[in-house]
Amino acid sequence: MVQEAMVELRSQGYKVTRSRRLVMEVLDKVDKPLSPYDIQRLLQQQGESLNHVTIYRTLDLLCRLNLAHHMLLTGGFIRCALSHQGGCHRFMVCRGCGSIREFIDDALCHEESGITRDLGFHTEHHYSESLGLCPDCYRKRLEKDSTYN
Amino acid sequence: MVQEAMVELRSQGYKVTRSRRLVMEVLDKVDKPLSPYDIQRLLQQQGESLNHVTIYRTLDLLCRLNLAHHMLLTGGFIRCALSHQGGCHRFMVCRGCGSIREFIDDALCHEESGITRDLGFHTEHHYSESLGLCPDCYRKRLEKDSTYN
DNA sequence: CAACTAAATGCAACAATGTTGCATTTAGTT
DNA sequence: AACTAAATGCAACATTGTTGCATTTAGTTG
Ligand SMILES: [Mn+2]
Ligand SMILES: [Mn+2]
Ligand SMILES: [Zn+2]
Ligand SMILES: [Zn+2]
Repeated sequence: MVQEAMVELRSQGYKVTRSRRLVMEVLDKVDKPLSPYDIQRLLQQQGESLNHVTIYRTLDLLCRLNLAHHMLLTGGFIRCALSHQGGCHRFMVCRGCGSIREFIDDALCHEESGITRDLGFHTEHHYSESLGLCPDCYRKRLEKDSTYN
Repeated sequence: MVQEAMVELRSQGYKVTRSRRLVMEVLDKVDKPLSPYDIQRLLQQQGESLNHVTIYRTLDLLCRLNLAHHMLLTGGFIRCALSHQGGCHRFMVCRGCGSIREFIDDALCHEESGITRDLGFHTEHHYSESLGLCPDCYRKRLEKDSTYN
């Protein structure tokens, strides 16, 4: 919810402003990675105008507070879905609908750290994106395939 | 080696050109992620001039052939170090010196796929970057720390 | 509630990065 | 040496990202 993010902002000493609420609302609603200019365009369409500089600065802040994430394979920003303890970020990215789901798995981090340690590397945290199909898109794909069989 | 990459180019029906050799040479030499314009600047410094459009097109091609990779946390391009069977890409990124080392681990992929499958997701391949310290930087860090103790 | 102030925003100007169409050049072939 | 598809360069353009500074505003204080 946007509400909780605003509480987090305030508790960290940042002001709750129109810009910050609007950006969070768009990210919440869309649930796909959005670039700063994407966000500006979407807001425009709903009659709200925000300077792109403000959007950049807002996204910077949201990411610093782990209220949003910068997706790397796809390049946009999404709403953070988990409460963050460690610094490891893992995502499933659906190549069908573009939706993204965040997850955490300590055992996996542990295994990955072990592998890199064996190669002499001292890992502090991980970033990973798994590319594939979400349940919906997988089902649709199966249906479509069976149509032609 | 650049030589092998050129052989690969030719065997795939692409021409071996000055641009392609130069871009590969820079990537080989530097071993850190370089942006297209980084590459242009480095070449400039050694008296070689390449149009930035050509560099973009060259990097596109090298990536399509898995002769280079586009790094996501850091944003630049690096030389591919492994022969690619599957589509999974994993890297260790040193936050000390910026160097990058590529690795592959089937067991890890298997585990990660299992975790996402339990969440209803059908994973096709993975991309991950482990952030930490390479052996050299880790050693240096230890030495520096002991200086002040 | 009115005054106050540090923080946030907007604006303008700029810098960097990335894309497209088309004329020219060139690698590899005949 | 001639040929040709592929690659390059160039120009023009589009998009994305950054900085300094004047103005506005959220949250606080009296
Ligand atoms: Mn998160
Ligand atoms: Mn590789
Ligand atoms: Zn989907
Ligand atoms: Zn290092």
